[in-house]
Amino acid sequence: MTANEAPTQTNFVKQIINEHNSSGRFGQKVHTRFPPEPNGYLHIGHAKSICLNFGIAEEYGGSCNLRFDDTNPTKEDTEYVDSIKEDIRWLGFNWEDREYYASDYFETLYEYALKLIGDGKAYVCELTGEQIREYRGTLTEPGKNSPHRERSVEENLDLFERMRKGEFPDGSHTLRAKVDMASPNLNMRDPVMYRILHAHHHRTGDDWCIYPMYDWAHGQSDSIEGITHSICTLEFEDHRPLYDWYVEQLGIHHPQQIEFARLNITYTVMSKRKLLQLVSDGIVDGWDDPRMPTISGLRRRGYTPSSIRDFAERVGVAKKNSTVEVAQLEHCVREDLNAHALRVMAVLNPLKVVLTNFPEDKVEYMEAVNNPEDASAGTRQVPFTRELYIERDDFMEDPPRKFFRLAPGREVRLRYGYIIKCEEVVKDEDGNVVELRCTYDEQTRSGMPEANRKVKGTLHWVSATHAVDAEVRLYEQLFSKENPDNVAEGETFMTNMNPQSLEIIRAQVEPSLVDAQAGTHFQFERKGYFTVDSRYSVPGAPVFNRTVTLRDTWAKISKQK
RNA sequence: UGGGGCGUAGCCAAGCGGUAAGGCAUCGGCCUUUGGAGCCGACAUGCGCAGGUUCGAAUCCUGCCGCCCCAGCCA
Repeated sequence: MTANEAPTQTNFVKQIINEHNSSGRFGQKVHTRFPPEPNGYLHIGHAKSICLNFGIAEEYGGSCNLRFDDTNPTKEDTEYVDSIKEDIRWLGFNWEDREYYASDYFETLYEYALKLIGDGKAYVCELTGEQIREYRGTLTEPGKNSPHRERSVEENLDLFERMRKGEFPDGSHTLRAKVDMASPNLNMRDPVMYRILHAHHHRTGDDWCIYPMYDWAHGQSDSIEGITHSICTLEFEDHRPLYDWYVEQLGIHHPQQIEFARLNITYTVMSKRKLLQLVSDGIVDGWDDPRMPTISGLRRRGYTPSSIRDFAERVGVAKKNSTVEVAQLEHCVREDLNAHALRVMAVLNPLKVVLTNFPEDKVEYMEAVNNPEDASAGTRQVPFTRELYIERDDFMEDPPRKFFRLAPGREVRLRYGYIIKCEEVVKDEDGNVVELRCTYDEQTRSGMPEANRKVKGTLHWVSATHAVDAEVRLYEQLFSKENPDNVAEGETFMTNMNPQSLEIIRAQVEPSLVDAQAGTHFQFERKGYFTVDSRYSVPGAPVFNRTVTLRDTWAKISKQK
């Protein structure tokens, strides 16, 4: 972690830990875990949890385990475990040798189940799924006991063993905890501990045909690993009594579960189910499409690990359901990239400028600063010639007030170059501006005394004879509504897709960019931050992804009217 | 009509009985060879509402109101 990140602020999780430390509940020990299910790619919401869990462990001198919660073989895959590990590492966290899997504990869990059965606290139930639901009761009415609830210990042991052996088909039997069918907390109404699933598991293969449910696996896994603080999201609050019940019945180490509010961001969706749908419906390019809020998508988009960590720190941790404005995230990348990205000039929408008084074959090299925020980044030489490209938006034939750029008869500064004046506008038959004929003032080359003359605007440019043609991908929000899930009856979040979320253009970029390496961050001066795409770039033909635009005061002004 | 949570500015979020931190956004101004960055300033007589306790309440008590979660053999 770099030293210049915002100082960490307090939150209710740390307060709870502080209380434990002063009461001595865990003997000053702090041991957390990040427990993803390998059934999808990690997204920025997970990043918040990762930063919280690893961050707290680090802050209190403890450690954080990585544990895959792989108890449902029908949804999980090694592709996901690989991507999850890569993403956590990229974010800058290290679980060292503490890489665990809930499936590592299947045998222990089975023995724990035997103990509960032996203690008369669990039983094999033969109700169908539908019957279980009926017997569970409703929110306002208590449930009723399963007819199999009072089987003998011997019979339960026999049946459970045969479940494991594979004697029964899927769905025919479950092992249930004997808690309280009248509990106002539905999770306590004899929850299912094991279900029969004749499915191939990505790690245990065909060793098992019974798999533990989340509630039965999670707390016990925490306990086995000696976790002190089991941090999860709000929807598990109702599960805490069951979490506590299991470890109490077993008489094993009892971690403290703590719940916090998951992250939501405007103009995006954050559920794995919905992200998976975008991928499988081909709406996006894959889990790592630069428009996705996945860690891999953000990485490809050009976000940096420290900007994401900074974001997680800034949004804080609390129990209030909230939606953070995407502007907050964008601020975090801009701040990081402003300090570190090399400046270059690239013209996204070119308009040719001919300097009529500039010698035909002359090439002047202008010294350009690589990063005004960091002198050690040095300078580079940029070729300047008679024919240049400037941004089409930087010229207006009939400019409004406050437009500081080029217009007929007006002067403007070319960054690191000369002050030029627009003398003539060349149009095609349809009246489109195709070229500007300008003159340059040779006394105003950057560095000369005359260059300090006041001119309203400074434009970026690129030499037409040296420019490299490159693909640039401009991204907008994936959804056009602040809350994509806010839809009319019968519609889904898919109706809120933003059809303009990706625009692919050809740009003219300065020659130094031909060999730019994938993943390198640049600031295209006056336009935004861009990074070299890791999928579509090839040596000599870079493809740039726009990470985020620069703050644009002019856009704000011109939109106001 | 059951249970579990949560309400502090447009968005996050501190605050824990002594008189509303900070960030983002927004709006002014300065500065600037990026309309970037930076700098300065403004931005809750107010903490969901109503009562009460107290010298003093966002913090304690009571009652309301609003929002979120729970009836998977998902996690």
